[in-house]
Amino acid sequence: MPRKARAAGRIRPISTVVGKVRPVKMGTKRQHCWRFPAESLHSVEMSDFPDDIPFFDEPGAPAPRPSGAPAPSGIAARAMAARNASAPDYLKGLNAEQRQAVETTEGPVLVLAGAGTGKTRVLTTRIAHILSLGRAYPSQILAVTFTNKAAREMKQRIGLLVGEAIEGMPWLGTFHSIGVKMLRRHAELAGLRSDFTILDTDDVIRLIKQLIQAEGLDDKRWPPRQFAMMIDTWKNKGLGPADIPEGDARAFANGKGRELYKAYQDRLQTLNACDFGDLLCHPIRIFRAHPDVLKEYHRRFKYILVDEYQDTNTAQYMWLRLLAQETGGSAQKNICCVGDDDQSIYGWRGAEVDNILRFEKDFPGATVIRLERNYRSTAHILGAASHLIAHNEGRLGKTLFTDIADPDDAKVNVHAAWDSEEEARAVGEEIEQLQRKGHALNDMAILVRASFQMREFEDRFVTLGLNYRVVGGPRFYERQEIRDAMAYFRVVAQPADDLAFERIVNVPKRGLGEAAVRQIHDTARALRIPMLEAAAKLAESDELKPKPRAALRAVAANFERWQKALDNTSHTELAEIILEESGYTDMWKNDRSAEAPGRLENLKELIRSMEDYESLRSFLEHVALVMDSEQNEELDAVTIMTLHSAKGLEFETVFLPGWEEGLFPHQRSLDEGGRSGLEEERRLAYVGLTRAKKNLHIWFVSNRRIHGLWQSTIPSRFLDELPEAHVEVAEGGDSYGGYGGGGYGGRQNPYGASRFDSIGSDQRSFSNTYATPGWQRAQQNRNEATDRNWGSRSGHHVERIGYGETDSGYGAGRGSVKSRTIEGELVAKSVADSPSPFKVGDRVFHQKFGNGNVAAIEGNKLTIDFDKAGQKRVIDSFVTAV
DNA sequence: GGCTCATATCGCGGA
DNA sequence: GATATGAGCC
Repeated sequence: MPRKARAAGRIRPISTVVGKVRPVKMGTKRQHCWRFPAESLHSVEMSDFPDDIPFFDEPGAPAPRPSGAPAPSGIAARAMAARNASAPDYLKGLNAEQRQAVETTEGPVLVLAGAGTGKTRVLTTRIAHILSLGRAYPSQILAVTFTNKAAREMKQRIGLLVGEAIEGMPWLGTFHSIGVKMLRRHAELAGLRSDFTILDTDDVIRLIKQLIQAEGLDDKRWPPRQFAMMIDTWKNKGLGPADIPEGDARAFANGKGRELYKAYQDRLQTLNACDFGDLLCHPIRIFRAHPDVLKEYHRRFKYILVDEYQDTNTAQYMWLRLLAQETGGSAQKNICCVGDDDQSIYGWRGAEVDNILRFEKDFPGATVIRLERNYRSTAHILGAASHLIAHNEGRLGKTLFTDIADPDDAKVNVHAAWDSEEEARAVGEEIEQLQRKGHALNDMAILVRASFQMREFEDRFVTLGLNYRVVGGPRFYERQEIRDAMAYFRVVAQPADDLAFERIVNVPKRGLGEAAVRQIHDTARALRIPMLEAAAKLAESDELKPKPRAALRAVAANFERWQKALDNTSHTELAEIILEESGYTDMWKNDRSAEAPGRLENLKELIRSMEDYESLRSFLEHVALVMDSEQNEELDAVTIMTLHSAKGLEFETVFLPGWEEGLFPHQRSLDEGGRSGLEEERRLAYVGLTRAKKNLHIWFVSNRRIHGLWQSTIPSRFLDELPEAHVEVAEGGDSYGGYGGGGYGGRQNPYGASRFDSIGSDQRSFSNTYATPGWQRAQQNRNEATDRNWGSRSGHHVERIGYGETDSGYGAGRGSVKSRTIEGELVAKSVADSPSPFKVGDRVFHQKFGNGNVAAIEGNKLTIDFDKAGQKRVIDSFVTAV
């Protein structure tokens, strides 16, 4: 099964394994979606705001009091009741600090919530508290999070606390989703129409590239990507083209940075589009330029809550300040920010830890509440984490503690391995052992510093037949076929979306190449009309040669028809029609490559996921805003993800591989951020440590391949910052070679023992590998079996790899210790003596070469006459019977 | 003029 | 390891 998955989803093979393909299905609840087109198409006036929708309308739910009306006595009575011994159920079980954070509803509040101290619980209970006291309607609470996942979880948990009535919390969401909602209401004030599209980074880069070329600049010398990053940085600070520092402006495009930025914004406006940064920057500008608009929001939001406040960037901060500022010296705004300065790990993305450190200055009279009682981890883990983070300066200072102390608790384990492959192997073994003891795979996670580390674990787990899920890999919506389909939908929903149009005019191939597209483009620019319109015009003129003209006419006619169908066809049906009639599905059906069926599957899944939305537009909006795709929670699988995406999660057992200088702390952070960069890395380590509830394993290796180059590495300085008392250095024992059991004491010699010395121990561990159940499973599972040629190991580990690795499949491309595919021929000696399961004449399929007939068999090496690729010699485990 | 294949170069973080 | 460019072919 995993092998099939790999074949199907070549883009990021494994993600398919655990149902990455089902992105929008979680829980049974329909995703809450606001309907933007109908109610806000032309609404500029605040009076168009829908009145507060009654919220507790279920029978038996407490009735809200009318907004603005004096508090009826019932509320006071209930509030009193809440303080009584018979406190509401939802307050029970909170500790004193948590309860204070929940009950201090008025005035500015900063909750410093350490890892595992019940932060989400406080936030959700606080909202439930406000609601049940009748202090505000759900629609009067603004609650912002950073991820959709956090928002979803909050909705769900509030729902559990107050009954099922949370559908009515329209202003609970991510910064971006709330920003988009505001912007749709006031789009005209930003020079947009309310049906604007949101461009993702890919679109942005293509657009910038066009602009750079239009300026007559060399896009080699001035990479669009880099400029996109600069714009991002500026927008994180809330800077428009006029506001950027002169130095920044001069640094790009021969000093034309500012002009280019301006041109970019202008182009977005004509495209009726905005990028991610604009979702916050436009509202900020609107609030400043139109105090009446801002005032309306002030009236509306009685309570503001912010999650992960330490991650806010300057733009988000400005946005919040504007919304939370005191109006005319009247009552203090009720803003509650929750965060942990020790978990600020997004500095490189523009986050300002300063925001949280400055809170008391920004909001005078603020109540600061510290949550330090940890409910998650053992004393050993907490001790290790606290000791590590204490090496940072400039913290607000918190010390986590726990009452739970079990003498049986395991200390934090530090392991050494020879190289990353052995690391993966050993982690795999450990996981299997835990599994045998009855631990669920769902309770285990591998948290890596950089995503390239994931691959080795994936490879290993595939071999072992262990289920795993990758979080934060390339996402469903980033796949080529999905983006193509989405581009079709976008053009139908928003005919001015030139970027989408350009993407698909010639997909599938219609004979409209570069020249034709350029002509459409030029016509569009000259007449100041969208490209789709220009295409229709060109199709009726004699400007083009007959062939492209006919093709273009067909395209234009198609889109016209689909647009007409938009109103009277269900959007899922229309989506199917579009993909069918455009020839897009046929394109993949006729594609004989191995990934084509997977892509068709994905397209089907795309349509299926659209069912959860009420309209094509709301679906498009959802897709533009999802950053995290859901996972199939039902499957028992080990989680592999980056430390960044692990924040907020917890696992019984956590593996932290790759604790080596240069990787962790990451060289880049050190180079760019100096001391503060190092501190951010340390916080990242802290985040990693505090994800673990019971077991924590840290790994470092002495050799790692980075950018195709084997490099000797030295253990991370963070290892030395762990307290002896809570740490145990795992003895190498029978396996894991590397430092020969010396643990990280081996760091005295940065190059470790001679690599030749450890070959022996390494091979010992190799033979152990055969004994693992996973290996045996892999043996049974013939297709999984990787060839295991260790023969050429010595002396190879510092050379450059990277020749002939045309196949990303098994065994290939994994460094000198593995076999390599050269010109399609597998140069490997077999270790398996078992007879080949194939016989001469068998019809077989190979991932790369397609179908063919077995011509000869020699051990486990087959000679196959492929239909297309000709005669090749391959290892039998690389082909499947047809 | 458009399409397909093969080679050279860059770069990698993340919602 | 993906992307951009160029050669060769239809």
